[in-house]
Amino acid sequence: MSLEKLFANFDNYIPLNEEEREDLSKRVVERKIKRRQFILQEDDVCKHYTFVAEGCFKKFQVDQKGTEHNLQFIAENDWIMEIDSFYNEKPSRVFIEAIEPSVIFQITKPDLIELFMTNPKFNRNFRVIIENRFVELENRVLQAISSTAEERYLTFLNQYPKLSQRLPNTQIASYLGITPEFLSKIRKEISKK
Amino acid sequence: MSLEKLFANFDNYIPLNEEEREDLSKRVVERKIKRRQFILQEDDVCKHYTFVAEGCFKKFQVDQKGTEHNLQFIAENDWIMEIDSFYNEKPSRVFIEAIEPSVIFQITKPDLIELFMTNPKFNRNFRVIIENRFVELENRVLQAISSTAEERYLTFLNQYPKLSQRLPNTQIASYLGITPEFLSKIRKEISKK
DNA sequence: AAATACCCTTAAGATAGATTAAGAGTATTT
DNA sequence: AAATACTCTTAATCTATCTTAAGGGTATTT
Repeated sequence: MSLEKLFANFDNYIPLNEEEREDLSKRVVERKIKRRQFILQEDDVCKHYTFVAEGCFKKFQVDQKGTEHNLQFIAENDWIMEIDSFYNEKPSRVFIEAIEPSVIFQITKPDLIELFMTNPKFNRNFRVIIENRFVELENRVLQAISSTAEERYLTFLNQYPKLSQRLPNTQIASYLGITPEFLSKIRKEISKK
Repeated sequence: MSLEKLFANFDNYIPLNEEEREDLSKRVVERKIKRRQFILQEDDVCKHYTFVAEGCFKKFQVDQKGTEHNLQFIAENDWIMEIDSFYNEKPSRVFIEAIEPSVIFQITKPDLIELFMTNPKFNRNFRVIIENRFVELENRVLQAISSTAEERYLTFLNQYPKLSQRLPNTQIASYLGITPEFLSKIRKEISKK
């Protein structure tokens, strides 16, 4: 069952005991999400911390010209949050949309705070979740300021081998900050070698 | 006195009462840092969370060619950490170096954990510190994948008006991910308008 | 099964940004 | 005060990446 995936995810950090699993399961809501369905839209306040049990989402921002820019892909066994909006109740600047049919577990802010209060282990676990994403983001900034598009693409393939097979190249190009045409050219170059 | 700046920094989050200030002051160490002095070098483990009371630092990574890439500037009233290295005791991939003579306060991991344990307010405050940096990082990734160098430069000027006057353009160029020559060209374009 | 939307590739021409080199102007060090 | 090391700028040339346009291939929807 999907809840098991949520529990198992914490085994990567500090595993939960039976009681803690109970606490958590009482506070999360399972949802099935269709392809192309949004779980967060621009200007809405992000009300949930979300765990992806199955499927895949993209988090993106839309510029003045209407072009989408993918900030992140989130597949099964990973967490999505729009931190600024969630904690500070600001309108979100991003959209979060399902790329595949998905199953998620969501927890609201009051419930999360409750967990933090009653048990420091949750505090610690959720801190580690943020830290991991933090490290990922710093790596991305470094790549952005120091590498060519080809290097960034190879890093992406290396870092997300499964994801890169599930995603259309248009989406990957948006994530890398290049046009699909240029990604196509890069792929051709690589295949020559 | 400099310690006051540290206390005042928490007023931006959840202010500390007298007792908490005591707790904190017993666990931080004040250091004076000279220009060009490093407080973290590549391959060392980051042992401290650092608050900058005066001065300015740069956090950068060096690539295979020996080129420096600035990930972040940290000036007075801000926090520096190399999260992955600090929490997971991994060797750091970055250097942190003073650009100006500086005064800092440092806290070790055991002391920080102690604070987290004894008082949830610290937990909360340090989580917010990370969140703020997190938002900054996401904005930078977005800019990197969606904006031209000129747009990124204008955003930088706008976001860090004081910093941009204290830093040499070579350092700003490294932060933006462009060459100093190209930054010079951009500045010329802007001044024409 | 046809229609529609989406996706991938190619190529020509345009623009953003890098590289190299050189010179003048400021700080810093001796 | 001279010497040295940075910093900023300019310009020419080169390379990375974008834009536009077009065609063929796959999914999805009707």
